[in-house]
Amino acid sequence: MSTDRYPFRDIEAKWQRTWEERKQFRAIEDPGRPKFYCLEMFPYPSGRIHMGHVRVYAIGDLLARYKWMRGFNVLHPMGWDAFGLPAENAAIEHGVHPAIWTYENIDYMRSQLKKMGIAYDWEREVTTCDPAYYRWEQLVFIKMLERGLAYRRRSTVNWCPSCQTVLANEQVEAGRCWRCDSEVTPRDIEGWFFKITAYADELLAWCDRLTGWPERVITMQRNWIGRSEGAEFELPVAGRPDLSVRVFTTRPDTVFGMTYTVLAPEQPLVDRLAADDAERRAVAEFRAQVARQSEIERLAADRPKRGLRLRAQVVNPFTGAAVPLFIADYVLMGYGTGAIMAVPGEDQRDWDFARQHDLPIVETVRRPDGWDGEAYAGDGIKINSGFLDGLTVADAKRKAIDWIVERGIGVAKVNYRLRDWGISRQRYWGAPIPVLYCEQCGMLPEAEEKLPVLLPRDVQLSGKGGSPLSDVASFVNATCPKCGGKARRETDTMDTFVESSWYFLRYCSPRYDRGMFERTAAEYWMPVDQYIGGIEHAVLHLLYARFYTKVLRDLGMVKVDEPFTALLSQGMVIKDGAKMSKSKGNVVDPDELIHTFGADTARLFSLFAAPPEKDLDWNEHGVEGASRFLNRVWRFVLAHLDALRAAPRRAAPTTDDGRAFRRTIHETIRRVTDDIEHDFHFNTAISAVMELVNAIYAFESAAADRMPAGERVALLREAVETVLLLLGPIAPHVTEELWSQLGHGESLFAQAWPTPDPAALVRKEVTLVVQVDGKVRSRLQVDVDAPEDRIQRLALQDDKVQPWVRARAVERVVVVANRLVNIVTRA
RNA sequence: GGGGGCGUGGUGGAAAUGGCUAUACACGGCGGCCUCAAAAGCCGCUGCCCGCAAGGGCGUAGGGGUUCGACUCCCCUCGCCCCCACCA
Repeated sequence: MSTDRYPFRDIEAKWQRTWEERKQFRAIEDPGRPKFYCLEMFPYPSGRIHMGHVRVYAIGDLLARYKWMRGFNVLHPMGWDAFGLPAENAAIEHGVHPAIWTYENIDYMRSQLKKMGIAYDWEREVTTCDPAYYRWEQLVFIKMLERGLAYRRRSTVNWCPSCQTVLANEQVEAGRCWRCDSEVTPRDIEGWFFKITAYADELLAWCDRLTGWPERVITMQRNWIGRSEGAEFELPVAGRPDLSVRVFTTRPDTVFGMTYTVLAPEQPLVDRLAADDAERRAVAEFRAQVARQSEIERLAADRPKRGLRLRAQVVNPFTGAAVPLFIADYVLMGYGTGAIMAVPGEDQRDWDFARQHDLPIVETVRRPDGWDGEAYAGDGIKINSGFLDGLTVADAKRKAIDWIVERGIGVAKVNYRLRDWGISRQRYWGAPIPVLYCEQCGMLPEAEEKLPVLLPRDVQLSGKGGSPLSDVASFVNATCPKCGGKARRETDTMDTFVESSWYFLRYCSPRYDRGMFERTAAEYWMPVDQYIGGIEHAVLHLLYARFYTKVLRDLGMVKVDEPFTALLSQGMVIKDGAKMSKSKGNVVDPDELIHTFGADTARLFSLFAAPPEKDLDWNEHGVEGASRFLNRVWRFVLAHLDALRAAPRRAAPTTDDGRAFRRTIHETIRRVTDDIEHDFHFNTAISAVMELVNAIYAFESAAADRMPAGERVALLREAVETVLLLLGPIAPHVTEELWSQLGHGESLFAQAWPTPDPAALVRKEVTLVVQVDGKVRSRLQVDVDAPEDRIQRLALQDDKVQPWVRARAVERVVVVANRLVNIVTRA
């Protein structure tokens, strides 16, 4: 451990105080200046910040400060995603009210972020559990209800037995709860949904236009929406003119290969198809059996498929043949029509089931030569398919759909994997859903002038059985806004992902009290120019926020189609090969880190150790290296402070060494700027600054007797100030302090970002690599843009090249301007 | 099963568009200076093999290809990671 560190604690406290007093990072709308909205995903106030937060906020702050220096009017706000289950669980465990727990956590975490020196406009802080915040989403809920975009229905939902609440599809990961990892069970329940499927097409289409997003996030959203094209049509039930089974298929071309049909066990039609009491009993038992298997079991694709054959049969409309009808656990009620035509020849699942139940298999696509697989899902020529024979799969699909449509038995159909967003939560700490149930008038929204529907303070939290709000009589008992009679309030609360679907809009005018946000402010700041957050939200928050923004647009509230122009998905923070977590005991505490090394070092290391999109391997030695580097900068400036202060700010070197050094300075500016602008590779930007600092040390010790003292010190000043400017957004406190010590009255962050001086970058000579047959044999100093024939001659005459070409015939010479010469020989 | 990505020293990672001696920068290691000693700092060396050296050969998971030239492009194999998943 070093004993000789620069006084980072004093410096950091001083500049944090100064910036706050100056209100330096306040954002004010100014239509005369280009804006830049820089946003990091806001945190859940869990108690303390962790290293993942340090990383994401260091990235965001770098970009925000950089854009300030580039002359943008920057909005860089922070807030709290303050509703959610941990607050409620803490209340159950420790008897603290969720509000108290949450606000205490916010206070502590705010102080932590302030100690990091992140340049937020704290006057725009937003807290989502504040009624002044959630009242507006209650208003939008009512508007969505009016338009059918919010609706209530009974359905089978994902139930987390540990969290005692419903989860949206997006919140279930491989059959487990995204938050607590408990196994999710199906449950039949009434609840509220947002009709995100109405936007499936648009959400998908816009994926192509989100060019500032990482490809992998776009791919994940596309897959999640899961569009598939096909046909939906009726299969008459044999001998039952009143009944038919409607099926969806993406392969209408394979209909001649349908050898049986399957319904999901829960399909309502099954009840009407059962022939007698005995069959009804068998169905009931089968359903019970399926219901008993957990979600995890159901997801194991390789387990045997269970089925029950009904006595009814359906008729293949293409062939007129009757085929058997099953209910089976491999068909899902939630997708398509909950019924399929089974084509074992071309679908592996159907093939497996057919083999297990001894059903015939018909091939309708000619197999490629050498094919020895089971079901064949590839392209080919149709066979055994009546009027489709000889066509390609694609042509046969079209023709089969035409046939279906002409006969009026079905339609071409697009299905999505995306399901409506279930937003009901049977928990306390969330925004109340502003709906009432009147004994006379039925379900209806709360009157707009009565909003917000306040979350009551006094509530008993046990963590067991039903919505806690249903026990609060003063909340539940209300009067009907229509008839004034007795009414009961909805006791479910909204999914907390609803709050995070619009907080970026609230930041535009956080204290506005006549609406969700002030229109002019939102029009100025939106969309978010750069959004930064973890990949774990690729299909959760990021999809919901896109949907919600489109809803607000269609309600006439915003003009933008998409909320986030560019997205940076940062990787996780890893230590000893595993994600940092309390259970693994590999957590690094940011408080401790900042206390020992300072915020600047913490920030520098998290930006230097890996490019932002990759996982970052935490390494104590690496942190010390970052600290060492800042000390090295500090020491140099202080050691030469008087001379530097007295020197001119810009150097005009007259010596070769001086010009070379100045070129290094300006090449560093170019490299750092490119790294930030081009692909956010801050790690290489930092390494370029490190190289410049190394060059400064080398120059200082070597240049003394090679040039006039005035030239030397002017160059050093230009170099040092360039380092401070380039390093400012990364390590703001120490650079601001040194900047001020150099005699500047104005903040470093009020300076313009440096631009390379073209004159300094000019080279008279370049070094060419000389290769013989692709192997480097020599180097050549030549004038820039020397004529090719001269380069060829010099290369061939070179002493080191000669032995390699003497015994061989030169076949050709490749000259790449200002790069290399390659002499190609023949034996 | 479907989709996406990755594989470079002892370690984290460089090399945008194929070419400015592959491994910058940092960590770790080794050596030196400073010191009574240490810490801190400063200066060197640090892919592998052969060689006293000059120098040469090999080297970006493995194999093949395209090219004057491949970490980079194409094909195959192996390994790892992420997302989705009986979605018909």
